[in-house]
Amino acid sequence: MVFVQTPATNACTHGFIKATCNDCSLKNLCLPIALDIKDIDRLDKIIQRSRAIHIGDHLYRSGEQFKSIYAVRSGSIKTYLVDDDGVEQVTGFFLPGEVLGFDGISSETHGCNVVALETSSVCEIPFARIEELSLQVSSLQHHIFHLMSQQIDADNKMMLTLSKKNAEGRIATFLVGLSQRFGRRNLSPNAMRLPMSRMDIGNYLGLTIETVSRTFSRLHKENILNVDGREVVIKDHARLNELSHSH
Amino acid sequence: MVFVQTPATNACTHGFIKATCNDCSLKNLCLPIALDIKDIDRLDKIIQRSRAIHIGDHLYRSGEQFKSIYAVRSGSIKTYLVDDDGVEQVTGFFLPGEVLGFDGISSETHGCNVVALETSSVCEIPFARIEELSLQVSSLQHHIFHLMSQQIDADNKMMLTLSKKNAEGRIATFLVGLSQRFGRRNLSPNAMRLPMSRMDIGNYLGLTIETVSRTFSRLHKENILNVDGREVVIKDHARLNELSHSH
DNA sequence: CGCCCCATTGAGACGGCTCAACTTGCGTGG
DNA sequence: CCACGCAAGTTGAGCCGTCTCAATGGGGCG
Repeated sequence: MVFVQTPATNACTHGFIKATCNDCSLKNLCLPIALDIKDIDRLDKIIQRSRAIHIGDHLYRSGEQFKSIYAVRSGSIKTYLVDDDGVEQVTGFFLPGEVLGFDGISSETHGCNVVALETSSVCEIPFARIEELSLQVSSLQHHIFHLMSQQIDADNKMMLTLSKKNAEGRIATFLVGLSQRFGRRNLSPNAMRLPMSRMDIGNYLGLTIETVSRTFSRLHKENILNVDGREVVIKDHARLNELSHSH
Repeated sequence: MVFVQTPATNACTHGFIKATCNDCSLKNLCLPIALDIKDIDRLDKIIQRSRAIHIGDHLYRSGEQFKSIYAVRSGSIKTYLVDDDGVEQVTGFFLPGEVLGFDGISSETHGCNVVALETSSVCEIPFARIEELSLQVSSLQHHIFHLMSQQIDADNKMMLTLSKKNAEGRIATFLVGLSQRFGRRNLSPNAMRLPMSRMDIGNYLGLTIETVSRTFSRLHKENILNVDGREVVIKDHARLNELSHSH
């Protein structure tokens, strides 16, 4: 998509190129308020633009050594963990501009699996280098804290969704959240193509695919959504918001 | 309980006093591998030993400005968040030696509420000071990352529990986890007094108090537990572990 | 002592799961 | 180019686990 750091035209440096960095999926990582041009340069130097990954490719798996965090540049990514007895739990979906991989710092090995839902590209950021640089650039340190805290907040909200909401509330909450994230990327918050299967949605929300399917159908019938496979159009944001609080 | 930093006999300094620091509830925060005596001293200086708090007292509430993180020294603490429509979700329980408050760094205001389940004491650690010191002490920075990552891992596991397990599996998982945390403090992992009500347990696990109660009764009947109000004795760890994977 | 909160236990209702059949879209190979 | 197989999604019927509602028991505190 937006290539931020080919050696020749290193983005995140100056003028119109900085504007490119602004549009870059990394903006949430490399654009913290106080990171000045020089520091952005230093950050750029430690970021590895990794190869594109294809649907089903794993960025890393549970048990592998923790080395890097990743920023999604294009495509979409799913994280999931596997219980001792093989039960899988999808723990998150990551879209362009979002940063993942903060699990596993504690145990030095990753606690979850990360797989591409479609052809995607990511920036790999070796965590040891981030830590070094964070010692010198306080705003970067703060931003990493910020991102991890965001993850914790999101996880807590997810706990509420799983613990307190019925199927309709979960699906509505899920769609409202996706819509907001699409909006943040300056895409339409109304019409979106879901990058994940019904299976993934159900797994994530603690529902069977049948219930997911039935709920989509009902919301369609009630003229809140248009659903055609993975294409979703939100026709009534207000009612969807209401439903996201049900039960 | 263990007072680590009265000005006169400042713990975490040397010799047998360092052993006190080792037993101190803060050990998980102030005992990272590489934090040498001098640095522990510097950490000690920014820690505020706050007053004791009593059952029902709030450490902070959702919406208040984010200022500090807290280490539990004695007692027990509950965190919960409140939805727009007033639905409460207990998001965690914190026991001596555990650190809380990593929510809300992102928004600068706390996202959840923190309340004492019994008379407790905590160490308050102003986050701005932690950030400053982390810039100078890399092992401290790493440890904060570590703690936050641990929280993320725990939250993800909780998502699996809420999403995939039935009542028995949730209760069993909950008890196994508590048992391990009691064990870590060198308390018996078999006999414990639950610091929280059935209401809190149910809310945390996405169950009604009736279901919690019934499940405890069943586990008692099956000779896996002895339950008498908040007193729980685990009689069959193996079977409890099995059950923690049910559904 | 008596009140109130918490916990326990029972009976019935209901939401989501299970099982099963059918549809649709897509890639593969004849 | 069509036939076929396979994966993903949709829809229906019946079942089961948990919730709801209600009554009762017990322990702590004023």
